[in-house]
Amino acid sequence: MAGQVQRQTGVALWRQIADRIRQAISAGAYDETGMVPPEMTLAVQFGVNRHTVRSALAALAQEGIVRAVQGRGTLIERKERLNFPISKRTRFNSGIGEQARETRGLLLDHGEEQANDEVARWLKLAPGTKVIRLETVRKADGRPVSSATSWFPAARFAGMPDAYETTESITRAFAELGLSDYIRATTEITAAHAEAADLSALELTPGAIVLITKAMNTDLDGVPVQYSVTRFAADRVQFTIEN
Amino acid sequence: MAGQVQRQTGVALWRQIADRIRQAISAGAYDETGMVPPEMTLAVQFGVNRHTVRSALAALAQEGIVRAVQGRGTLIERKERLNFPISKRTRFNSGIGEQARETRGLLLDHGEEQANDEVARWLKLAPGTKVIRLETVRKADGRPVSSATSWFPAARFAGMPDAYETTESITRAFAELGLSDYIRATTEITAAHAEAADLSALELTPGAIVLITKAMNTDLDGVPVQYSVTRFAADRVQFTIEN
DNA sequence: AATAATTTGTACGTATGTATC
DNA sequence: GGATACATACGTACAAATTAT
Repeated sequence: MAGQVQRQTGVALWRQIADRIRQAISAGAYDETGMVPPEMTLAVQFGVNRHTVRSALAALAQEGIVRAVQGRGTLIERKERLNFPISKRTRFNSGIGEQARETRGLLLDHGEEQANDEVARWLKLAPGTKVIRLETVRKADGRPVSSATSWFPAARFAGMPDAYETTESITRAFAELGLSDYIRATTEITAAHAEAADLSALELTPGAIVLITKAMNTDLDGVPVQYSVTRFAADRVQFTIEN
Repeated sequence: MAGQVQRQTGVALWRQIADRIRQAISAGAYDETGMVPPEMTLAVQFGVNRHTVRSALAALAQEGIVRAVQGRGTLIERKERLNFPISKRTRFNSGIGEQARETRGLLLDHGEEQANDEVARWLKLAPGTKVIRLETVRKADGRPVSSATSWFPAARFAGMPDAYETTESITRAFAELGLSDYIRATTEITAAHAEAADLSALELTPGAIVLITKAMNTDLDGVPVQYSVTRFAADRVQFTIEN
């Protein structure tokens, strides 16, 4: 874990250090012992006071990533980074597969509305066409992984909200509505700092990073059936593209 | 640009606001006027004092993204987000294509070394096999877009450093060394906060986000020819996967 | 079993940065 | 610009829990 922390930059040292330790845990740097190095060791390593390291570890403890035990050390509680394959057959549930014991898809909100320019362009509809909007959060083993807003052509998928709520899966909801198969046509990936809405939806701490995908699915004839903007907790996932 | 800023989180308000304005510029939110809204408007929007907005704009001016003119307002100087397609035929230069007037690839450092476990696994070599390492920075219109560390099997591509330095392109360097075509086999994408090395290499400010790809290219027979870890300035690029 | 060493937890004081008014 | 309040970071000291000798 090379590289020093930066002073007087608007980002507190304890937060920079927390981010670095979280990353190191995720990368398996402390797998041998299952614990973080002692506070004094980290303090020397980062060139800061022990209290600054303590602030960083307190933040990680708050996230449930580590647990400090007096006299023993700071144990690593959770260390996950789900791999999310992106391909023609991209599906959330089968993609996560055996990486989590349990996956859930929760419907937070839904509605029927008129497609704005962005949605219309992706779904290849005329602006103003009626679309169904779904707000969902997907969890793996109880931890939120992503929150998504999806749009579907209303004429074809009016029953989407009900179908999703009962099946907790886009794939199965499509099947219920008569679409047995679909294809991931395009995926756009960007990254940004978490916004207020992300913090609660994904149980993040401020300053965290979200990976944002904008994706379009089509049926087997190439007709768009879904456009989604999905926000992932960046320290819990990685994407893999296999060609 | 919805969502309030977060207080007492280890990230200064002025930095959060700078990040949000940078993002908004990148997304084209102020394209109509070519300027950022007045400081008081932004102050009300974010729910902070005008001085705090001024700190944020000063940081953006330092980056060369905006320029404040007394009596007129704060003009937008630069606004780019390069699209980077990822496919079987992923190549940096043709991928950027007409999005930039000029692209360059600079060789910072190189060497011959023994493959560590990670490199060996991706290149499907025995650990310890000799490999060529290249440290490069790629620029579009003078702005650094990505910094990469690449490894090549030394037995096959010993001339890589020289070939890259003269051609400034992996594709053309491969061609010089007798490999006329290659395929992007796998790409892994994650995101993290910029480290000290990123700040200088990519001309970033602390707290910025980097998108990290780990990618493997093969020849037409499926034999690995290159493994690269590339770090992109997240607010200057987006990835697109077309299936 | 007793003691020392290690490691986290708590407390107080000081200086500087951040943000408001 | 100046005054005020709070957050951040450092320094030091000692207490409490666990592990090593």
